[in-house]
Amino acid sequence: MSSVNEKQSERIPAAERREQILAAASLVFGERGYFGATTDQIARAAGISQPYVVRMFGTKESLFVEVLARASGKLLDTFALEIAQWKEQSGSPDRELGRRLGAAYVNLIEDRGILLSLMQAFSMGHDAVIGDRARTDFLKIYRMLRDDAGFSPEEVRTFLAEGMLLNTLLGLRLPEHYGSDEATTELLECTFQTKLQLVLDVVGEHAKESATA
Amino acid sequence: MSSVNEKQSERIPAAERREQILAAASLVFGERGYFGATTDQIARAAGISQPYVVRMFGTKESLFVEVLARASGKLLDTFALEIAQWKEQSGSPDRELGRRLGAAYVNLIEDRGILLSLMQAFSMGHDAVIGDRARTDFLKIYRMLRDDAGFSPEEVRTFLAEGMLLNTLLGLRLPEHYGSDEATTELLECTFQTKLQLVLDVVGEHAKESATA
DNA sequence: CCTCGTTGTTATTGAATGATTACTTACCCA
DNA sequence: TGGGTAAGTAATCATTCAATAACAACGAGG
Repeated sequence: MSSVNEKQSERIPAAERREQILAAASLVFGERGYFGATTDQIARAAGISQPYVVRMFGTKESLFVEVLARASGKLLDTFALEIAQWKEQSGSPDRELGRRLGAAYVNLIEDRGILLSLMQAFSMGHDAVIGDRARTDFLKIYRMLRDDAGFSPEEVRTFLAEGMLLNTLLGLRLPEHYGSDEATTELLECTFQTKLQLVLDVVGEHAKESATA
Repeated sequence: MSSVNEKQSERIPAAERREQILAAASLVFGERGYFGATTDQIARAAGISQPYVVRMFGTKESLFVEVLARASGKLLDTFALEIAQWKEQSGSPDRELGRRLGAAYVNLIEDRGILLSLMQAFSMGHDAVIGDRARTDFLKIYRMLRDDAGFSPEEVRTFLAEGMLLNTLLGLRLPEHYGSDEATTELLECTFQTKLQLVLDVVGEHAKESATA
């Protein structure tokens, strides 16, 4: 059932349990959105009871806020690392960094939930508290690409645009339908290119897990 | 309160009322998503009672399906018209059609709700019935751009990517924060370019309406 | 003028869900 | 070894929400 914690009924220090819940919540929030996800679904995915989820985070809203912070944190860390690596061996041309960051972005789908819960947050601008966090985090990404990676505003825009298309295809669960249709196949190959196999593998694992649920 | 129907208590033919509800539902679903929107909020926005909404569409789900069909239909119609116009005065270069379609896309935010409810649908791939419709409609757009507009797969990908970035910025409600921050301003100007004023005007109207709600 | 279909409402219900309370069970260490 | 604290659950509550039922008013046409 759970993709995070198969063995339950084990007593675990709060800090560790916290991370388990955040990981599970990322998946469930990413899958069904803030309103669509229930604290009970998250609890089951983490292998614990629903009241414990609520007591550890206070409210569903603050749990989502922490999920968002964790997801954008991981994304920013990933980019920062890639930029730092590129800078210290600064022989490569500018265009190379863009491809590196793009590849790093696609790699993030291995930790499923990160990209999808980010995308869910980006559609919650109407919400007073979540919307503020989402805008702030999105702008952090923008500034890192412009100031640290040295992209021009147009380059940042193009990069972000490709990322948002990627998120959309994931949100549509299009990779799960690879091969079922000529247009689907073409679009997926064109968008993911060399990373397509990784995406399909992750989808395949997910399908296996869902089957045992 | 409502932006669709100020005068209520008027008896209206079912077909017309239906369209009012769809327009109101587009706004509310676009604003809060499928799970976050309630049939009561939609009913209020349309100036009628909640049970009438349910009775006219059967279920909330089938209402959303119709909202999605209406939104993607309007988008496809808009593109088809633009392509037809471009073809009959086929003197312009290929690149010009891309800019025309992009402008047409941005113009759609005047009918607020269309782009946002589409985007909400695109994040519901997990849902058996809505996910199927969303994928089908997304692929219809892909095929129209490739087959009717004559784009290469890469051109379609780039075009769709810019559209998804646009949707994301709308979902974040970033235009409502134009000027509040250097990065926000730069990103919005870079993304919307000559269409920025239109976007800000629409946002301004929306703010006025919300204030009287 | 009466009646029947259309347009709509108020009242209500049953299920889902976030949150709270009160209770258990294991582990640590003095 | 025993008590206190950390980890966790079962039971339950209050609310929200989609859906249903029952009813009301309007109007066209015989």
